[in-house]
Amino acid sequence: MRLLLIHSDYIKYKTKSKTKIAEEITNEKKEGEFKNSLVVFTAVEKKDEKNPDGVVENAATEINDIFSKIGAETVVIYPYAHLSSSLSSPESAKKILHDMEIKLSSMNLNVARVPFGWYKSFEISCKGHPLSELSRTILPEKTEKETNEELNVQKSEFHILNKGQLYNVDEFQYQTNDFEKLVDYELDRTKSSGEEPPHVKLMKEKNLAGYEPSADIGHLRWYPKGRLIRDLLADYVYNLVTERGAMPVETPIMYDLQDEAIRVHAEKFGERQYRMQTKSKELMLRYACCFGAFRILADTFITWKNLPLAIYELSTYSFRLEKSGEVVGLKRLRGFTMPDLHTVCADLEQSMQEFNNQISMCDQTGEDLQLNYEVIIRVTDDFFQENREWVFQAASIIGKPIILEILPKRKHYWICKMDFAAIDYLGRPMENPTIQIDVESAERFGITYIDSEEEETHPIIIHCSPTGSIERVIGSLLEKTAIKMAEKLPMFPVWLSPTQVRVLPIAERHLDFALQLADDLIKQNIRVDVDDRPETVGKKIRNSGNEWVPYVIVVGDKELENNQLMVNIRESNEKTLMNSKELINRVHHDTINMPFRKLPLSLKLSERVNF
RNA sequence: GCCUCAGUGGCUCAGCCGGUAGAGCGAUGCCUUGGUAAGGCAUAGGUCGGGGGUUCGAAUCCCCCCUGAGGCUCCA
Repeated sequence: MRLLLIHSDYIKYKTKSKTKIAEEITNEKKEGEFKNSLVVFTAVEKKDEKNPDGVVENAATEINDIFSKIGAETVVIYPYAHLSSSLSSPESAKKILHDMEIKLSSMNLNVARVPFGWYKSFEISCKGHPLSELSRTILPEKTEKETNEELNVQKSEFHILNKGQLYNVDEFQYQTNDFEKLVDYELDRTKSSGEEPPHVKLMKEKNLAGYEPSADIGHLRWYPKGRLIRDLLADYVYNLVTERGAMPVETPIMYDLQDEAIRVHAEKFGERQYRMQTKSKELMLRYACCFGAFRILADTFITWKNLPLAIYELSTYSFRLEKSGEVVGLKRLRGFTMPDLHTVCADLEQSMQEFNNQISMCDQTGEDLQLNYEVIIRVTDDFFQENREWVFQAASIIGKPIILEILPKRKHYWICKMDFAAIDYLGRPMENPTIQIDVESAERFGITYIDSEEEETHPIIIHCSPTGSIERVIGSLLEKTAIKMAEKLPMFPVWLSPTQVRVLPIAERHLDFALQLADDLIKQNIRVDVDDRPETVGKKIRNSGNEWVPYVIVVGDKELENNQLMVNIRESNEKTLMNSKELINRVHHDTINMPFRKLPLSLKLSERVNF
């Protein structure tokens, strides 16, 4: 429907002659005049016929909105076919215009309607203020907001699930602060304190990452130390999933919206995507690896013997056009890196088994990253009724109380989902790992496998991000240090610390010894550097503290003589005497089974650049 | 996206009822050659986020834009 709205001093019309499609009218409607009126020239279009009630509803809402702003006395609906080149049938148009009149009257507006299907003369005087001339295109679909409101009418139920028992969220005895905070957040009870999350300052201060004003909002630049941590985390997830049988792939970051499945999947995401137009195509930037993974799986010949089958990709990058006011630090970005695992399962039963395995995998990442996750399992009501025992069993793998959300109806593509969240300094969750059972996408993307009956069947697909986005992991680690700052010196886990061991020569004559020691440690796959700057020991100690270096060795005359090293251990804030062998063992013990990369910075601090 | 606040050397910030840009850290140079969280002295470094306006004169007042923070909203 097309509308042209004119706020007029007056409008006068007079019917001249009938057309074939004219409506029957009484004599008094043959002419008319309306003072101070909002004249709504209206053309009803073909596509309005699909949902006449919807278009009437949306048009009335829009007209009422404008009417209330300009202070006119009357709304005059004036049929005006010339606004559109794709008109509806005259019968539909009459009905819709008539319904609009009734709808607007029911909103307590003074409404008049000019007859349909007559040749008319008219005279109008436009007031000429900024809102006096407006045009609108009204679509029959419900607006996104209304759709959301409707869905939200049906509220989820929240329970606490602990040791096979359900508890009321208000009566449960909370043992930990973090868990209570997640419950508060889910129930919309979190009070905001108005502070900046500390990780934003820390990421800049520690030379990990910074904002890039010349890019779009929410795209970061990464300095060498930050890049190193990202790479280590990428290696970590790669090992984690490939050890469990997943096969790494890499897929494009942009997709053609002419592809039906991709378009439908993308439409669901609505406004929040980057789009670009080339000469011949409209492309979107991926917001996850799903597109590429699904296309690969759709083109792969799979049989029941191959299942479950998992492919893995680290999405550097995924793009989401988050609203500008929502983008913050490492927590919410427009360009981010997400490990994305897609597992094809034969049926629901297999997907639930696999889900169990992935719970353990996600739980493991909390341990390896030294992060505390609080957990929520979300299920549709249907799924819960049929798989109650399994849900309780899945919850028990976590080994502590979790939240259970039961959604009355399936809103999205998943029927069961588990989210793991670290709690930040301000008591708000940072969503990290997630697992979802997807029952929709296989069909939409044409993914099939041959089952044991030799039938082509659509599988169930599990989406899983074992750590959540790499940026959020780093953000969570920084938030954790801020929380613990009061009781403990802040630091990263040793395997993620850019410098693991720093050697501080006291005077120039100790430098060769320091370099030799560093070299020995480097050969043992330890990231070492040497603070060779002509500064006092006190200052070098202070600097190494600011850089959160886990082990700092001061070498002077004593060390040159007796081969014993005085090691400052950040973890315990103690000084301990040990030899280099013991130090190497200790670092190896700290980083056991974790990935290693060399330090991509110059060995001597005197040669380093400050970012 | 909306509302509120902010943007001054590489970093943290002062100056802001208009009158020639300041400090600390960092950097550089010299002195100090040292034992566990800032040794001393000196030097360099700023189109005061960008653009426009008011004014004899703008970091300071006004308008627009960009970037950031908080809140609202949102996160498939």
